[in-house]
Order: sequence, then C-alpha cells, then structure tokens
Amino acid sequence: MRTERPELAKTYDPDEVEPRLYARSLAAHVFHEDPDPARPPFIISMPPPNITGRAHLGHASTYTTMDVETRYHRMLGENADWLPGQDHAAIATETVLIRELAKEGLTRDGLGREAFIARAWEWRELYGNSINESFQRLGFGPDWDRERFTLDPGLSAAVIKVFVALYRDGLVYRGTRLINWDPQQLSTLSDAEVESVEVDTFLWHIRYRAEDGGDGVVIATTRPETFLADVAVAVHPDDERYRDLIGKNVILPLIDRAIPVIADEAVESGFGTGAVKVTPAHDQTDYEIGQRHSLPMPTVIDYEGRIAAPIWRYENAAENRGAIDAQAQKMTKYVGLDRFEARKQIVADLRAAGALVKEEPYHTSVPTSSRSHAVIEPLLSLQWFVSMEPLAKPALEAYRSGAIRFVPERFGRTYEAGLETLRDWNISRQVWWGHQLPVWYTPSDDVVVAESEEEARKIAREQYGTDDLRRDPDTLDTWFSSGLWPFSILGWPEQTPELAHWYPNQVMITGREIIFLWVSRMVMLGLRFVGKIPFETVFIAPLVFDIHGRKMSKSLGNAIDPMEDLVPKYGADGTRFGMLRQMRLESQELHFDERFCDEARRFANKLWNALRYTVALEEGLPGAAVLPPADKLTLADRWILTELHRTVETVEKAYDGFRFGVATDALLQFGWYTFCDWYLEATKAPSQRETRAAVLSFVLNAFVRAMHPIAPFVTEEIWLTLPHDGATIVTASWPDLAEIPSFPDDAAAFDAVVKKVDELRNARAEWAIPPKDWMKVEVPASLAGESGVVEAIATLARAEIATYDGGNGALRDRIGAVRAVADTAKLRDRYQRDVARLESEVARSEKKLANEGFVAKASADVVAGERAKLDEYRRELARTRDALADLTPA
RNA sequence: GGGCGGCUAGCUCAGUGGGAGAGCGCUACAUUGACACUGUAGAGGUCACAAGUUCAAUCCUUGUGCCGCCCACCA
Repeated sequence: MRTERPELAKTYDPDEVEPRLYARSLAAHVFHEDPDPARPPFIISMPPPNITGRAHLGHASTYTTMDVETRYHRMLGENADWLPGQDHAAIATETVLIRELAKEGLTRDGLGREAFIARAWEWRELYGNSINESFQRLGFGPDWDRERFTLDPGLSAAVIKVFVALYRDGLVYRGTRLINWDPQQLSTLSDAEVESVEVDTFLWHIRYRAEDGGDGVVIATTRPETFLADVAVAVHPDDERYRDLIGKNVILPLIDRAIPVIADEAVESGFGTGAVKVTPAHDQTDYEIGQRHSLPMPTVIDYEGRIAAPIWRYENAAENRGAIDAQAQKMTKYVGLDRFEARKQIVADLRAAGALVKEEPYHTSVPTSSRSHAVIEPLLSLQWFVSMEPLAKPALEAYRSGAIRFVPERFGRTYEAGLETLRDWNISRQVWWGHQLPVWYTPSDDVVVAESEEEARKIAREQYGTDDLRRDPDTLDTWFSSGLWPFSILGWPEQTPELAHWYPNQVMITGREIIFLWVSRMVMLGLRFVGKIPFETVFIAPLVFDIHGRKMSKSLGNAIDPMEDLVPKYGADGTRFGMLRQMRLESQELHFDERFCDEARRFANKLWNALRYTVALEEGLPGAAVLPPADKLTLADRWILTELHRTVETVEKAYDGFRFGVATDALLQFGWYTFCDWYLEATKAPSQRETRAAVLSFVLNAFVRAMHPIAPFVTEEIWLTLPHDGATIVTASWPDLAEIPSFPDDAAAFDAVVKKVDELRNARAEWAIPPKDWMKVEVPASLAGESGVVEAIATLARAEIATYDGGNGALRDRIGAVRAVADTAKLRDRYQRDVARLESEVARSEKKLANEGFVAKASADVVAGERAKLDEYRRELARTRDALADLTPA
C-alpha cells in the first residue's frame, strides 16, 4: 500500500486524533476475540471497578498496564483478550443511592425493598457507564462485547450455586460471632474492610472495689462505656499482685453488679494496670476470653451505636443472666445515648463517684469502616460465615508449589502470610443492593438453603412439613461475587469454550492492598469450583501517591484526576506513557510527577515531526518494510538499524517482565535521541540520500509498533500515514527481530562519529564559534575515502572539512584523529587539558592493573576490559600529544 | 509488636561489584531542508550514616537514623 503525501499538521493534536482513532477501533471491533485453541491464550480479567466509581489515577495506571500487556500479546499473535466488567459494589452503591434519595426526601425503608432495587437499577443505567467512558478516553481496549456485571443473571446464578454448594459441604454456616458492625451503614463488614485509624484519646483507670470491702482492682480501658457489659476482670495467672483476688468478686461502680476476677494468659501484666475488664460482646480479645471461661455475653450497644439495656443475642451464654438483667434499672440514664456521648457521661459519673483513679492521655488506633469511615462496633450477632481453613490450604499449596507466581516476588509472602491467619469470613450484609442469600426460614426457624424458592419449598415440605417460608433479607458481601470473577466472567457454571481455553487466565493485575481481600479469594474459590488456579501470574502494580509521597485526597487538595487534569493537557498517550515511565518493578509506591506526562506529550510531537520530515522527502517512500540491500546501507543506516534491533529487544523483555519504566526509557531514548537527534540529522548529509527514505520509513514503522501498546494513538496515526500493511496497528504484528538487521561493528564505528561530533560541538561552544558559522575541521587523508562518514561529521557538527596528511589503522581510530582547527593558543589550551585528563585516566588504569590482587582475582573479562580501556586511553593520549606537538612552534 | 519499601544533582527519579546518569528547573547561545511542544553547550552530587566482606562498594552483609506503607486481639 502506497500512501499519498498528505498535508500533515505542524503540531500533533491528541485532542483531535485520539477520539477519532478510538471510535474507529470500536466500530471495527478490533478488541474483540473469540476463543481460538489454535493460538496460545493471553487473558486478563479486568478487576471490575465499582459502578459508583470515577476513574482515578490508581485506575489509570493499573489498567494501563493491563491494556499494554493485552495489546502486546495480541501483536505477538496470541489469542489475547482483556475481559471487562463492573462490580455492583453493594455497600458503596447503596450509600450513594440513599444519599441521592434523601435529596428527594425519600428513605430506603420508606420505599421498600422492591422499589429501592428498581431505583438502583435505574441509577446504574444512568451513571454506571461513566467509568467506561473514562476508560475509553484513556484508550483502553478491553473486549467491550464481553462486558459483564456482577449482578448479571449469569453471574448471579454462579454466586447462588457457589453459596449453596459451600453450605452443603459444610463450609458456609450460620452462627453467632463477634462481627464488625458499622452503626452508620447499619451493616456488618468483613475484617478486610476494617482499617485502623490512629487517634488521641485517654486510658481511663477505674477502680472496681472488692465485694468483701477490699480495694479490689484498678483496670485500664479506652472504652469505659462498655463497662456496663463487663462480666469479669482478667489478670495474668502469674501476676503476684492479683493472685489473692483470683476467684473473688469485685463490684462494678455505678451499677453495683458483682463480677469475678479470673486468670487468663491473654492478659499482659506489663500493660496498664495488668488487670483487664472483660466485655465479651464488644471486644475480640474479650470475646475469646469469654469463650474460654464460659462467661455470659450481654450486649449493651445497639445496632445504631446507642447504649441499650442488656441484650441477649441468640445462644449467648446466659448463666448469671438474672443479675445482669437486673442492672437495667440502674443504667436507665444512659440508655439511648450515643456511645461517645455515653462515654463522656460515664467518665463524669465515675469521677464523681470516686472510682476514676487516673486519666492518662493515650495514642492508639480504632477500627473504622474503609467505606463510611465510621468507628466500627464489635458486636455479637447471628450472621453467615465461610470457614476459611479448608479453602485456604489448597490456595497456599498452589502458591508454594509455584503454580501461582507473584511479580514482584515478595508479594507472594504477603499472600502467604494473609492466608495463614485468616479468620472465618462473615459474608452476610444488611444491605439490599446485592445477591440476596438463597436462605429461607420456617416459622420455627429451621434453615433451608436452596438454589431457588421452589426448591426451598420442596425441601421444607419434605424435612419440616411446611412450605411457609420467609427469605433471609440479607445480601452477600460484594467480595463473594468478585471472588468468582475469573471464571464467572467466562460463563461458569456452563462449560463454555471460553472457560475451556481462557481459564486459567494468564495474568491478574491489581494492587497490594487487596491481596487478601480479593486475590486470595479468587484462588480459593477457583480451586474449589473449577479445580484449577484462576491465573498463573499476579502482577502487583504500585500504589499511586502524590509527588511528595502523600496519599492523594480531596481534603489535602493534592488529588489528581486523570480525566480532568491529565488527559486534556497531555492526551491519553502522554498520560499513559508518563505514568508508565514512573513504574519501577521493585518500587511499591509511585510518587506521581506530572512532568513525565509533559515530556511524553512532547515526545509524541517529536515523533510526529519525524514523520513529517520522512513523508516530505522529495524522493518519496517505498512500500512497507522494504529495506535497501545491505551493501547499499550507509554506516548511519547500519547504526540506526542496530539500535532499533536492540531497542525492540529491550522493550520486548520489559513487557514480558512488567518493567514498564524500562520499556518507556528505551522507547524515549531511541525515539527522541538516537533516532531524531542523530540519525534523522545525519540523513541531511547528501551521501545518505539514496537509502534514507526507505530506512526512515522502515525504522519508524517498526518503532511505532513497539511503542503502540503504551501509546496507542500517536503510533497508529503515524503508522497509518506511513506505508503499511493492514487496516490498523492494533492488529499489526510485533516487529520481528529477525527482520531487523544488526551490524554491531559498524554501529560501533558510528558511535565513534557521535563521540567525535560531541567533541567538536563542545570545542565550538568553548571557542565561542557562532553556531551559524561553519567550524573548520581537518580529517586524516585516509578517512577521505569514507565519504559518508566525513559528510556525516560535517553535517552533524556543521563543519567545513579539510584533509591533512596522515591517519591509519581501524576506521574508529581514523575517526578519532579528526581534529578541529582553531587559533593556536585556543587549541593548545584545549589539547593540554585533554592530555592532563587522559594522563590521569591512564594513571588510574595503570595503577589498577599493577595491583596484583586485581589481576589475580578479578574476572578475566574485567581485566581484559580494563586493559582495552588503558590501551584506548594510551592511543588517544598519543594522538593528542602529537596534535599538541604539531602546534608548538618549532 | 512483626513485615515491606525508600533515602543518588534544587525537584522527581533511573542505574551499576570496576570510569556517577536522565528529565524538569537554572545559565548561555541558536531559528541550520521535521519539530521553539526545538537544538547545542554549561553549572550542579563525600550516591543518608557507620562498621564489615572484597583486589575493588553508591551497589553485597550487618547495624543506626529518617520517611512511607501493610499486617497484628496490648485493653
């Protein structure tokens, strides 16, 4: 295909090009693939963003790596597909919806479940696509024809099937446990969604007097309000101070209830007073102590986070219940108070009663919801759980056997550590937007779990003689459905061709903060239900912070919105290239610096102008991928082809190893400096005329293909303008190293030209020769035969060439002997400095080689290298001394 | 408490067991057949600190300091 010489804009305009080319790709469905067992699969399941989400910088960077990998593997000819989808994000979406409804004066409960869900779906239709629009503007090319949603009928069926199967296998169970309760969201949260936030508070020291009238004990607590539900005081069994108290009773102040002093190993004598109040229904450690000692477990905080008369939840141990219930009338003044309000009141009352011994300022952390940021209340509650141990074991084994590989490797240890310490997973949520539990109860609370209501009735009739059922209103944790993602997205439980060829996926890319939350669950559930690991490689992309390493946040005012702040300024290409440039494999943080995006934007313009130069050559361009015969290629041609070969090789390895910083470094270095600053300038020498059009076109064509996965638009625009084969660069082939000739010796000779030109430019600056003047340069007569070399030097250094008698040896030596002509004093000065510099280099090198230890112990390569270096210095020194001698008046 | 990452030029970061690098910023010059979203040149660094291993350490080991993150039931 031969391209007409078009009119090309002087400046590359991403705003015009990018949407146009994206629409073209979309219309042609170039990102779509079907399973093709004849080709190796390369599948990435896109971590489904929340439908409420906006594309933030973390998405932009992480998802760009997925796009790069998919595009690269597609160009390699693999059956590559990137599977997109969205997550219903139960709690997050419900929160947003409730807020929206409030603007209309409506409430969730007022609407009722059915109407609320209907509104949620409407809302999703309206706004759920905005993140996809951002992704498209960023140039992401997942297989949009295969987009899925976690609440799709197919995925919902998978969720129900898994829940029921796990229940029947005894891995899903219902029980009363201490759970994380968010009093603001009015729902439970999994451990993984709870984060610690540091706060300044107090450690209150409170005296519980002994029942027999003694001083009793002083306990230290950060949560005095929960003392209403205390059922014991615990001390360490070996603590001498309290030995006599163990087994005796102390009296809770204000409410005058007697509780025992018990001994438990969990207590650390060194902390606080060495005595701990035990409140099993409001603290994890206390709960475990309570279990060990069969203590009653009253709750005194309700679901709204208010103080309540003792509540007994389900099968709580209830010995001594009478005494606890009897306290209700003594705590009426606190009932209904918010927990933090109650804390103030109780502290004041304890102080008034003389029970408050000390208030010690104290820095600690409190659990908060990673969603609502409300302080989590540990509460005893009847919920649904998944037993983790039987699932975790095979998932650990898959990692330890090497079936799953982490990049960087060290994150494998994070995964391992997480799986070793998993507690059972609380999966029931008290929200409506989600997969409702396939669980029904009979009037007498018998539990029926089934895939459908029909099946549930049948079971109920057979087992319990009733079909009067009510369904559990709770829904499943969002992560339950996302845990199935890599296979549910492929159609599981149906045995689809996609599942057959594309599972396991080759790569999963995500952030380190969800290694336990998500990655481990996909592995556990994939192994259990498909019988195979879900993916072979997990690439953990760095987390994005601001330029000074601070978390990006609206309140700090340092958040960068890629769609608002970057794409309009730098284009999608500039944004992508600039982000990837900062991604270094071993670094777990990316301190985002916008300057890299600006550099990338200018780089795109630079390449664009190299294209303009190329297509404007009067001799015209040959067809795609046509090189002149090797014997016609000039030294400069051989050099640029060799450099191209090396660059493609480097970029290939970089993409293979997720080293995006290395790939962008190599592309930038080659494209801007090697290609534009040196080769393209060299083609302005007359001797390059015969071959330059073909070589420029060939190099640009291969180069933009190597860069395409990172910067899809500018590369496509350039590729389409050049002679090319095929309809779009998206489906073009990866540059074949075998077809890029490499001439290492000639390339080294041209390196000498580069070095010489640098030296001449340097001399020009030093001698203040105006750039518009041609500087005078003499080349040894023996180099005159190499007209291409002489002209290249003349063009690049803007020099007028004369010859002098002399010069011999290898081409590189003859190039080295090229010299600038200036007035004698200036030249002498320069040569003298060169001699001094070279003498010191020679001395350093000689000293090193004279070191017996070095010669004896260093590797042969290094010693030989050092000798070669010394040799080179000596020759250069000799050359410079000769030149200096020539100048010295006789 | 455990684990991980970082500390290199004013800023942001590469890099290597053997001659300290880039971009931006700064200074000076320049409009040379594409590009001023450009080119050329220059200034600028005891590679956090200490000890060790080594013929040789910015790089490896250990320790210290500072910054950041993750995990953990010290109330």
